[in-house]
Amino acid sequence: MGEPTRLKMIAERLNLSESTISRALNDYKDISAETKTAVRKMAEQLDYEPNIHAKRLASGKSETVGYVMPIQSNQITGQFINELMAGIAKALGKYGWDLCVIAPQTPEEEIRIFEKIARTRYISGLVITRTLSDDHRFALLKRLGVPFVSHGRSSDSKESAWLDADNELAFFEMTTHFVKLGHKHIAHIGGPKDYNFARQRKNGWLRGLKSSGIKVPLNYEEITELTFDGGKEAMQRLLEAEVPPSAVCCISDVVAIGAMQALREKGIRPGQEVSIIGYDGLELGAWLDPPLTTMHQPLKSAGEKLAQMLLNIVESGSLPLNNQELVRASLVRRETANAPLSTWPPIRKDSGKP
Amino acid sequence: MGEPTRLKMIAERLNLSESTISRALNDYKDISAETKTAVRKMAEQLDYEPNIHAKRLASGKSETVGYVMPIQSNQITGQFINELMAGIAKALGKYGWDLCVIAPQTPEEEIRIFEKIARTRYISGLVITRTLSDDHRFALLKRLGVPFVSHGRSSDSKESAWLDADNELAFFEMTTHFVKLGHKHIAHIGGPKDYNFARQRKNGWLRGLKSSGIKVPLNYEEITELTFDGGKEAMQRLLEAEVPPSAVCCISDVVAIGAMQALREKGIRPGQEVSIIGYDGLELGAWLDPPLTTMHQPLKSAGEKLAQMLLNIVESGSLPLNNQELVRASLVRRETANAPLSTWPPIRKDSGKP
DNA sequence: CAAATAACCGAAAGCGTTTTCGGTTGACTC
DNA sequence: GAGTCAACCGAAAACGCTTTCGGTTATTTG
Repeated sequence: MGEPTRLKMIAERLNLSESTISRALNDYKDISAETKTAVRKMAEQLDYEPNIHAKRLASGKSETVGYVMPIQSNQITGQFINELMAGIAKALGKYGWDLCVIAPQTPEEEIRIFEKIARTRYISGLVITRTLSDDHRFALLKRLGVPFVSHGRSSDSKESAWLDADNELAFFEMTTHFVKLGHKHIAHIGGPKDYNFARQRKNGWLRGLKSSGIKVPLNYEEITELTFDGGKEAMQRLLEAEVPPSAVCCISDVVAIGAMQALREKGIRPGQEVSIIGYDGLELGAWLDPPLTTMHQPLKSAGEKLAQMLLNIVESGSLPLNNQELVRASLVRRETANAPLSTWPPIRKDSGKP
Repeated sequence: MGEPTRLKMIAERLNLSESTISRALNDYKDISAETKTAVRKMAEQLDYEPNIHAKRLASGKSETVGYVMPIQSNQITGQFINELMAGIAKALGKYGWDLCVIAPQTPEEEIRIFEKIARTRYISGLVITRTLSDDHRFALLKRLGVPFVSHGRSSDSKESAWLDADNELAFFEMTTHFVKLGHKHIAHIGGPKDYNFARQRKNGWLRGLKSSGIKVPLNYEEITELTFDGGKEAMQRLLEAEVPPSAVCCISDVVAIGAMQALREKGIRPGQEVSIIGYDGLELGAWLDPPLTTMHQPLKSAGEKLAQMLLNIVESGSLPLNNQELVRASLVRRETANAPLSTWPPIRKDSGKP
């Protein structure tokens, strides 16, 4: 209650000048060890917290990072964003930095906000997510000179800082997992090529097939929107193939859930005739019948890493391209990925050759 | 690019003093209309943005509201939080205010953070969600004198500001919806009494039964954790009732999904033998088979309203208790709530009387 | 032992606003 | 025509910190 502690009070209590207190607390090297400890002790005792506005004004640093919310969070991107934000906020908090939410309503507004940030510098750096394969934000932020880190890569991210799942590896492992279970007819439901991760995941699937010496027909690759309906329709098309697949690598859990629905509607049992693996590790996948096997990447620690990267860049002058990291996703074994049935796919004389 | 515009530059351009510019921009009444327009025009022209740190230091206002993230977002609270935050950020942005994320890791840390906020005042006000029936945060924040608004009520929220769904009404309407469809055996899967909304929803169900002259056995009320498994187990218990229900009002979508699973495992079809309505309006409910009927409340506009309330209180000195609002949830008709079958519940001579 | 060098601290000038307090005009009263 | 009162504006003091620049001691150096 009452007046908060100020630098001045500590100075008076210790018979020192304000500037000495300031430098002591900021660990300047021209302050003796004894006074430093004395100052720190007194500051602790008086519950001192620096006035951030004064601090930021005087130092010219804002100590604030902005998180750009995806413009239309149409997907169940929900939990994803929350955990990431919690991780970022946690890591920043250790350094007294703040995390501010930026919620542009339109792409145009997003650009205006970025320009304003560049002009005013009231945000030290940005975290962006939901990156596209060809994402204009990378070039824009680079041009504006706004420090940023992204969750996810892009065609423009060669020199920028990012943290991303190793999508290629994940889908390689997903595919070889199917192979180990005995599958030979392994399809892929992918996403629009606009999304960088869509391309990477497709490549992982292809490499998995190749390294196992498996060949599949061209129409084993489906491309769809990242929605329930998209997955459902893609699966319907896959089932019309001459030799329908016995295993499907789905680009996301939501798509996988749609695919499962398509199977059920044809009387085909997910995890029996046709095995399915999704991606995202959504909790709700466990609530399905049968529970969806998927791949999961740690999100909260990802947030913390992103924050650390941004701090490196803004504070320590670390180069963005020295802050790039690939994280490995792990398989979450539930019940939709099993060995193939001997009765599926329906055998014909020309099976398996594209 | 280059130096940002300062008050000083505008003053020089117009041959006025800095203080005049400041007051002109802040619409002081001792500035003539002509100079005001001249100043505004020049400010616009020079892309002037006030230095928020200087502004906040000088004015002693921080113009920042904090959003307290739920400590453990164990549920699919995901989309919920995101939309709310986006709404808050949007509304605050109009006034130049910021939204800061506060992510305490433990309840103890939450208290420490609140105390720090009270001490330093670097956060003008807080938004809290996931309120409990008996939530210590209300008393704490009131005692600390930190302005706040909550999404959801509590036993302590008589005099505080809040926005909440009319849970009672929603479950009343849910129940009478079942009645209109012809149901007489309407059960309720509720949540722990710690949650205020759990009590309200239960009361709505009871009122719905009463106003329709329907009596149900005592064991038609189940209490469970707000999880998939909780819903599943509760439904299993309901099915063991002497006369199993033909309709179930579920406290949340997640619980409803668990209940559906319990039905399927017994060979009972959701929406046929037993109708189900959930609550939350989760998108994923539409992906189920059959799609879950539920109730939905607008979230983004809720965020905007919460922000507006906080602004009222902090800026205009509006009393918290004058900022309370109940919003009505609406039914999302999907496929799990239909007329009862004549073959269900299995008729016995002592049916329907508790 | 003078001179150079650390080591340590205080003074003071900012940082860019807001806001109070006078002061200067001109118009208006009686 | 002296006094009153608006209407408008400038001066200047905050707000609480950072950071540079000297200056004073104590310590080392040649």
